[in-house]
Amino acid sequence: MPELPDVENYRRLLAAHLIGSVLLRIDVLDASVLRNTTPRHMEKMVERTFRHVDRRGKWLVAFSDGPALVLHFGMTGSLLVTPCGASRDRYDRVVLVGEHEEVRYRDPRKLGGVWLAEGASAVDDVIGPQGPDGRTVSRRELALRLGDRRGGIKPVLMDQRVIAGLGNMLSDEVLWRACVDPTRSASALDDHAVERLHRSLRDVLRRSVRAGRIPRTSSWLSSQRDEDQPVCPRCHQRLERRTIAGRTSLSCPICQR
DNA sequence: CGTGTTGTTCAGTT
DNA sequence: TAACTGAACAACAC
Repeated sequence: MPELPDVENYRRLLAAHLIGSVLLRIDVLDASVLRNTTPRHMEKMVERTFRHVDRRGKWLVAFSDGPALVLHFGMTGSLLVTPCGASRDRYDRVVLVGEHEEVRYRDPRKLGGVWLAEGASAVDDVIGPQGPDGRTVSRRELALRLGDRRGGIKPVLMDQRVIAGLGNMLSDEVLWRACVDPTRSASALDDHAVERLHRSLRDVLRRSVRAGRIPRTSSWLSSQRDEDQPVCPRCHQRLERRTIAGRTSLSCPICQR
């Protein structure tokens, strides 16, 4: 379920387990997740040492003393660390083998992928235009960027060119906490609504990053995501489920007017 | 055999 | 131009 908090967690995983150690081997178990490279080309990473791991929105970039490894997780991708030689999962697609541990890129549905980039501008080319990170964007910049857009606030929040890192669930959570209707026009929000959105964005991301994912505890909208009869954790009225921008949206018709 | 799913991209349309 | 819609990608659960 990779949105910004999950990817930030993967970044920390890589930083803790990969940085400073030499990559002994790369096992490409399914070459179809390689997007701009080949198993053979990936061999360039072997015997390289990772120096730094960067997260840009939902993208992860592992810089080494050679090429950079660029990862995206799609809807079902994940990263995990195991001891070397532990039994493999059928959805492990690429395994980075270090001296003592393996880092596995796992993705059942393969909507994510792995890229190789030589140089900073190659990294930018892979990732494409991205707005400021949702975790650090200032209220002023948020206001400016929302004011520029003509669409509805929810699709705008999910647009990575506007703010990087938010997906469907986080957007719902942020809008619910800020008491903003997802169908309202982004540019029509007044200063007070933008301020609520900004505070909500920061709170939701800070807490989610701390938890490593969006919490599903009872005070979060996401706790109701899979319920047949979802109820607002704040006012206890029935939540509304509808399709916005092609995705299932959950909101409270009472709180988010 | 339908439907739905946390992301992104593209073609076609408004 | 900007923005919207639906389909596609792949795999599985129900």
